[in-house]
Amino acid sequence: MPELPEVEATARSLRPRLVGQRVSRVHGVDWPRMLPNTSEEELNSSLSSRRVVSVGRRGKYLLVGFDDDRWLAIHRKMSGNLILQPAADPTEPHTHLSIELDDHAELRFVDPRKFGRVYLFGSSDELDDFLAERLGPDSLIELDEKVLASKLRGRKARLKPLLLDQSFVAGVGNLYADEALWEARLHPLRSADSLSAREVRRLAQAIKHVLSTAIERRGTSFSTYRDSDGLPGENQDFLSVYGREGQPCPRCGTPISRIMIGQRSSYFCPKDQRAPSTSGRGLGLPRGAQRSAG
DNA sequence: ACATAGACTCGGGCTC
DNA sequence: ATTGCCCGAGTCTATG
Repeated sequence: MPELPEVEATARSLRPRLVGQRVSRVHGVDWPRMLPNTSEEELNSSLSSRRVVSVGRRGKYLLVGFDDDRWLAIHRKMSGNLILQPAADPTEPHTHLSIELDDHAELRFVDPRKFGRVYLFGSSDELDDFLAERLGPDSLIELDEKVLASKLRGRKARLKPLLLDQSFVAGVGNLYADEALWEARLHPLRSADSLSAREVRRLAQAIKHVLSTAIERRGTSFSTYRDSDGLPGENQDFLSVYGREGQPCPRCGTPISRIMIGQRSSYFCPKDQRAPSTSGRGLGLPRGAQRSAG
């Protein structure tokens, strides 16, 4: 269930082993719905004998570039893993696509829940159009205090669902949203345009810090996530709030709370992340009528 | 007063 | 049950 750090960790582990390799064949598609804009036949005919020239990432998409400017964009959604192993090794269950390389390694897309998707594009322009209509600024490389402030301005939505909206900022998911809001000491239900300049700066810095630290630990592995070498990450040992309901806040010792926001669990420290006023919005009260709580 | 558009929330669905 | 995300329906708000 990768978010940005898990995709970035996978890209980094794949890059030195994929770049320079030629595709010998594409096979093993057993679930055509995972290829919304292509087919096994088209992948095989267009990628065979093409050389990989880049392995990158944008938001939660892994991007593989080939020497004729064709591109693959792979989204793992909830349960997808990309594993690189010898083509002679047995394929594990739930493998839905295999890309064989001329060094006899094979890149395999393994996805028990079949939510993951693989897209093929004929040029970087097509790829850029696809990404541009889905993704906001990349939360690791394009997000800073100014960008975040302009994105938040005029938005009434609650912070947590906004951070999960990939067209708002790309790459943050449920786990890292909670970790970043905790680090910035902001309640997930705060309305976006209620943040002070100082709070916006804290949030921008917290997002980048949480993501880059997790990348150094090769991502967070709960049950299924593995990098392309089959190794789990280590960040699960360093989480502050996610999945830690009732356990002490690392900063103040207060038990961590869990609430549901938009059908997703949200974990936070009820003392450090102060709840917004409940009278602030949508109840017809005049501005300034909110309880001033310090 | 009323219509409309856009922002926003919620629930279901995908799949095992 | 879950680290994702799409879609449709309904609500709310600002605007003319």
